[in-house]
Amino acid sequence: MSPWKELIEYKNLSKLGFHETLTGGQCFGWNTTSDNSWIGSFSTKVVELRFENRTIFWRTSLTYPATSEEILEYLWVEKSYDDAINELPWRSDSVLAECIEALPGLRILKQSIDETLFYFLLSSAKSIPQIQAIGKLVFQKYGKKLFENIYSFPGWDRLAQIPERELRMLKLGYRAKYVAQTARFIASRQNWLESIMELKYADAKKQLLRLPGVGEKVADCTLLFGGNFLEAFPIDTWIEKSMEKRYNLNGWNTAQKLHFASMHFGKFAGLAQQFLFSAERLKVFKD
DNA sequence: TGTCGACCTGTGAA
DNA sequence: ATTCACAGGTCGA
Repeated sequence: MSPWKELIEYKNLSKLGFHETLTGGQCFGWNTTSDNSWIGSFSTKVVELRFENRTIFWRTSLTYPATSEEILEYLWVEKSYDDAINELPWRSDSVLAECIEALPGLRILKQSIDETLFYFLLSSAKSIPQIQAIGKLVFQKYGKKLFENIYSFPGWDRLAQIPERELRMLKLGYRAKYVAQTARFIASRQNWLESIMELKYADAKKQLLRLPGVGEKVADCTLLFGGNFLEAFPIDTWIEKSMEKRYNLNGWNTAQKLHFASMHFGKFAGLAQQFLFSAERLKVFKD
C-alpha cells in the first residue's frame, strides 16, 4: 500500500453518512478495517479510505493503484453533489429534511454498470451481508486477485461460460439461473450493457427489463448505482414502507408510487431514495 | 392490471 | 434441537 495522503477536507460529511455510503447496500465490495476506515475496490483499483476530523484520507495498492481524481469521481465528491442536495425538496419536506440531517454526506457512488447489475441479480430475498458473501465467492473463484482478500468482478463474458449448476454450488440458489442466463444474453451482444448508458432513463430501464432476473426494482438499482441515472427510484420493501408510512401512500400501487417520487423528488429522486432507505434501515425515525 | 405461491439458502428469534 | 419467518424480488399462473 502507498502511504496515506489527504484526499479532501469536507465539512458536510459525517462518519455515519460516509460509512452508510460504503456499506449500506448500494455497493458490496467494501469492508471496514477499523472504526473509521474501509478497504475495497472499483474498476480493479484497490483503495483504503479513512475518515478523521472531517477529512478523508486515502492510500492505494501499488499493483492496482487509483489516483485521487478517480477516487473523488467514484465518491461523487464534486460540486454537482451539493447542487443535487440543494435541488431536493427538503425545504418543504420535513421527512426528507430529517433524513438529510441525520446522514450528512450520504451519496450515490459511481460504480460500473456490469458489476452493479451482477450484485443486484443476487439481491432478492437476501440480506446485505449475504449478498456480499455470495458475490465474493464468485469473484474469488472466477475473478482476479487484486489484493489480500479482494478479488475483481470476472466480467459477463467469463460468467457466460459457467454452467448454472456450478453457480448453484456457490450458494446462489435460484439466482444462479438469473446470472447464467443474463450472462449469456449480454455476452452474445457486443457492448450491449455499456450502450444502455447512452439511452434516456425510460429506454435504458426498458432494455434492462429484458434480462432474466431483472424486474423493476433490480433495473432501477442497476441504473441508479451503476449507470448514474439519478432519477431512478428503486422501490424495495424499506422504501415501500417508508412511502406508506411517511408520505401516507397506503393503497397506491408501484406505478403510482414511482410517479409520486418523480413528481415530488424530481430529477435526483434516486438520491432522495437513498436517504429514505438508509434512514428507515438505521431507524432514524422514532415512528 | 393485480394477487399469490414457488423459488434456494442462511440467519436469528421463539 | 426444531421450527418458522424473513431477507434491498422475479416469474408465471
